[in-house]
Amino acid sequence: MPELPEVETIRRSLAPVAEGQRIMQTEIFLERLVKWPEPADFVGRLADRTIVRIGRTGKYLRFLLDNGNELILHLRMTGQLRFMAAGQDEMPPYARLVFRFAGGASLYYADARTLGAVYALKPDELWRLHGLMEMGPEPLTAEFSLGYLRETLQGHRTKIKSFLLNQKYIGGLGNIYADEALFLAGIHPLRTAASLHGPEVASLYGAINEVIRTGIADGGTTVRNYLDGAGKKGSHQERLHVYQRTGKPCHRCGTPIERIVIGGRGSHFCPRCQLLEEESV
DNA sequence: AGCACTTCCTGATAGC
DNA sequence: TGCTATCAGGAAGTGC
Repeated sequence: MPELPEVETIRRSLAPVAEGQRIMQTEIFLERLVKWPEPADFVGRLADRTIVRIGRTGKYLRFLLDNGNELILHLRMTGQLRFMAAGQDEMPPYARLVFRFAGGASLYYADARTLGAVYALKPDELWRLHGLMEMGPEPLTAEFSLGYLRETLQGHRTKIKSFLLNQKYIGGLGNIYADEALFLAGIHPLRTAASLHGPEVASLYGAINEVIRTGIADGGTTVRNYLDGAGKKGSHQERLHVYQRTGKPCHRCGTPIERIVIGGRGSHFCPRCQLLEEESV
C-alpha cells in the first residue's frame, strides 16, 4: 500500500519523464474513480494542458498544470502509475485511466481494487478535497517538530496506533510505517496517545522520521503490489521488523512477533520490546 | 468534539 | 481441483 515513502518514490520516478509533457487525450476506463468534476469535464480540463511540476502532499500526488489547475491522485491500496515512453506503450493489468501525451508517451493509472481517487481541480476548488486540506504536518519537515508531536499527543485519548494513522495529526504514515515506528520507539500500539511521557515522545518522534527517511532511501516497501512509476519494486521490505512478520522472531529479542487488530487495522508488535506498562522505557 | 465503527472494493490466500 | 470464506486497509461517512 503506497504510503508517504512509496508515493514520494513514484513522484521522483515520474518527475523527470512526465514534467513538461502535454496531455493530448485522457481515456477513462472506470468512471467511478474520477471524483471531481464529472468525467466529461475532467477530460476537458486536462486537454492540451502541460504538466509543469509533480508534487506530493502526504499520500496525494499532485500534477500542477500550466493553467494553475491540478490533477490530483490518491492511490489508496492498490493504485499504480506507469509511465510508458513513446513506442513502448503497453496497457498494464487493471488499467483504469490513461493520459496520452503529445509525442507518443503515456501515463497509465492502474488499480486492482479500484479504491483510488482522481480529481482535476481549480485552485478555488481544493476545499473539496478535505483529506488534502486538513492534512497534518509531514515527517522530516520543520512543521513536524518534537513540540508539535508532544502537544498533539496530549490532546487525544485514542490509541497511539490509530493516532499515527490519522492524517490530520501526521501526514503520510500508513499501516506499515506506523507499526515500524512503534517498534523502533519500543511503544505498544494499544497505549493511548496522551499516556506517552517525555522520553517516549522523543523516541517516537525520532522513530517516525527514521522509518520515513529510510523508506524513501529504499525506494519504498513492496509487500504486495507496490511499484514505482517505472515499474520498479522498493527494497524496504527487507528491513521490516514487525509488519507482516507475525510469529517470526523479533530482531531484537527473539520473541515471536504478535498481531492484533486496532481500529480495524492489523497491528504487529513485539510483546517483549513494546510493553503496555509505562515503565517500558 | 472526539472517537469507534462501518463501508467501499476485489485479488490473493487459506481451508475444505 | 475447485469452490467458498476470509483478509488486506485508507479515508469518508455514520452514530454515539
